[in-house]
Amino acid sequence: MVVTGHTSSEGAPGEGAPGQGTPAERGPGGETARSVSIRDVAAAAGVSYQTVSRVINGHPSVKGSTRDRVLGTIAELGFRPNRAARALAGGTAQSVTVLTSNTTLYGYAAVLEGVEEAARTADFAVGVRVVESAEPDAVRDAVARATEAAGALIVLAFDRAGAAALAAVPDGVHLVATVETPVGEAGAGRPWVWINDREAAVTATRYLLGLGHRTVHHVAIPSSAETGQRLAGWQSALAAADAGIPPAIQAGWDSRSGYQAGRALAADPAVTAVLCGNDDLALGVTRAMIEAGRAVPGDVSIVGFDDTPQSAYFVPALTTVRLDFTELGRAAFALLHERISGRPATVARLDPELIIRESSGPPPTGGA
Amino acid sequence: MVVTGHTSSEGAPGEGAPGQGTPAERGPGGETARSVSIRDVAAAAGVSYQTVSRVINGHPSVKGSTRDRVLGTIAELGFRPNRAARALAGGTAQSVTVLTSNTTLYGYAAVLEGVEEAARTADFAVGVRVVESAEPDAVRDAVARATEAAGALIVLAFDRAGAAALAAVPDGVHLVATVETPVGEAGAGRPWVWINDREAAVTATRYLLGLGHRTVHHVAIPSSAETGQRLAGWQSALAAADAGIPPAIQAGWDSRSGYQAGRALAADPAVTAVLCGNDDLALGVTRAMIEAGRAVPGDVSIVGFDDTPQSAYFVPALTTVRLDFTELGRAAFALLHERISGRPATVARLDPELIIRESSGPPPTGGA
DNA sequence: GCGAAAATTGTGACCGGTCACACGGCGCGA
DNA sequence: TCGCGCCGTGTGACCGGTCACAATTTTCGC
Repeated sequence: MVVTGHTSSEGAPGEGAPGQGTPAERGPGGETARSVSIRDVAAAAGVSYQTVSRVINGHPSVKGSTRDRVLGTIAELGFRPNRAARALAGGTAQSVTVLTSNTTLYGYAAVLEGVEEAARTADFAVGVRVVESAEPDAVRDAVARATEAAGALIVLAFDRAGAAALAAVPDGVHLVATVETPVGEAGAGRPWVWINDREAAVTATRYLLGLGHRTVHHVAIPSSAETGQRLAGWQSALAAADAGIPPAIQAGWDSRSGYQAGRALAADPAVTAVLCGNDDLALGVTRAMIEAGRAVPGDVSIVGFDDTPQSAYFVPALTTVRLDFTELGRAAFALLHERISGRPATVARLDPELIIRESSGPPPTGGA
Repeated sequence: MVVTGHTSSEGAPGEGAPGQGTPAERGPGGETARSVSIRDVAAAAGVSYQTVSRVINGHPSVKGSTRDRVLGTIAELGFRPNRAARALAGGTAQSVTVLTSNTTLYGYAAVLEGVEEAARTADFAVGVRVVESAEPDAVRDAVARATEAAGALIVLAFDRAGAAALAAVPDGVHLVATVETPVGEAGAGRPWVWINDREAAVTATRYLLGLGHRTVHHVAIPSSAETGQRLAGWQSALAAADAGIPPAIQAGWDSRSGYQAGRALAADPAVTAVLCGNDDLALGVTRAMIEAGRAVPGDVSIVGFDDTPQSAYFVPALTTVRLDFTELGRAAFALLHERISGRPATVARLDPELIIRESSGPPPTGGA
């Protein structure tokens, strides 16, 4: 029943055992061997190091027989090119690091997944660095580390910490940001990629209004700015429909925070529809409503945001707005790659989509 | 309503604007400046490059006045040390890459979070590389890329792809694995870190049996071996209690897969208790049960695994086994760091904990 | 069979740091 | 006053690749 850190017994098979052909000298104490370099390979294959370099880079002007011989030697010696050396000499690092305030929340994790996937197919290494907070020290440090680690940066600027980090990135660094809204000051003058959260919120709000609800309440996630885009969209849709605009409840990201908001909302019988800033919040709100004896969607309709993989299996299944964060990540990388390599990329367009499931419906007939 | 890749207008503020003091020459076309090196700083501060190196590394034998002058110049020129050069010259890369088959599933994401956190405080850069499958080509490629990118590796070997990757890591690479079970062949002879899933499964199964259930069914997640440790624990607890051992249902990781398994289970009235390989599966199973008209926990008790942040807010709230994956990630890094730096680390011990909530209870009285 | 173009291969310098070692100046005991 | 050790600093080589260019084959037309 424990997490155990355990070093398998010293001298165990496979650990520090002399490799079959690694040439570099080991210290007498059995230290780790120095890794095989192209010069080692060259010597063993009887060619120059440049030829080895050509072979590993697939350069065309190498005779077939030579190539085969070198390739054989490479396999035999277990040669692996050193990325640091390559980056240093070649100038181009072939790596991105993702700068974010979080790696586990659905949206962030999905963007990261998309970036990794795209980066992998482009043969880029990907790094991750989290910015713990929006405090200047934390931000400065994070940006410094991230920029020294890689040639390029993708900053997830959905929240305060991310936006602060984005603003702190020095010029001359290859950079793409994923932002809430392109007009924010943090994103000024820098290439970005986004999902139109605002429009998505408008759509969701209109949908609820169309169902007959007098108004829609909102439980908001933290944002990168004073008012988030989801909140702004909700407000504007309400205004456009001449519906009352109740105060938004500012929450965090997680279900616990949604639950607390939900308890407050459940106490108010006028609440018949709630738009939540994400699906986790929606889960918490739903639970609070049900605990308070208010049926979902019978008494209260609840709509989420993001369409996490779980939300279709909630009870009731959650009506939500699907946002393709993974694709957003891919797009961010594509844009970055384009700026680094000059090769233009096509960035997919994709629309948020309202997924209507069980948690929403018309307001109660006798209700508000 | 679109994801938009957009390069803010050329010549926009902040993009390629001449830095106030970057010395390196720009091409006439306004290309990006070469970055500032220690030699640039040295020249500007009137010292040798070695002195600059000493300053940035906090070497003690530098006169205070010199240090201040150099530090001033560094700030003025916006110098950032180049990690690649440092790794190349110093031998030690100060970076880990996490090799995993997935980055978004709760367990994996949490381990990654823990690794990142620990690595960050140790001033290590962290990379991520996913292994798409257990196929030899994919594995070989992933391992090759991962090892060339960094000096050290943490392999998440919970599943087939991860275990295959672990087995494929060449000797001489700093490595720690997170494994399902330390006796597996993949982990042989390599340092590892683990959570005792087996015991946790025993505990959960015993708990259900103790509630009065005749037996417990199991919906299994994919595993790194023939039979996973969670499954093995479940089996052994059943055997120890002389309960019948129904065939386990092999599922995937996600709620959809749990839902399918749940439908099958719901059709069998003898099923009164289900232990699920993770919380997502449990969510799907629960939904399937409820759809089939079987109350949870009235007719069927459901227990999950992992304690994801959402599971407390499910309806009904999920009984589950809490596993601290984040701590596991921290432990993995600590162990790795110890092996790299020689400095011994203390690895926390922590126990899986059964969290009893609403989804489990005694079997129906009139039932099986 | 010969010269030139094309195909291959090799050489030297360099990327931006670090290491090992050398060097000048100073305080101090003999 | 001299020699020694220490402090602070500078010099040269090197890490493992890449680039630009030179040198060496081949290939081929005539």
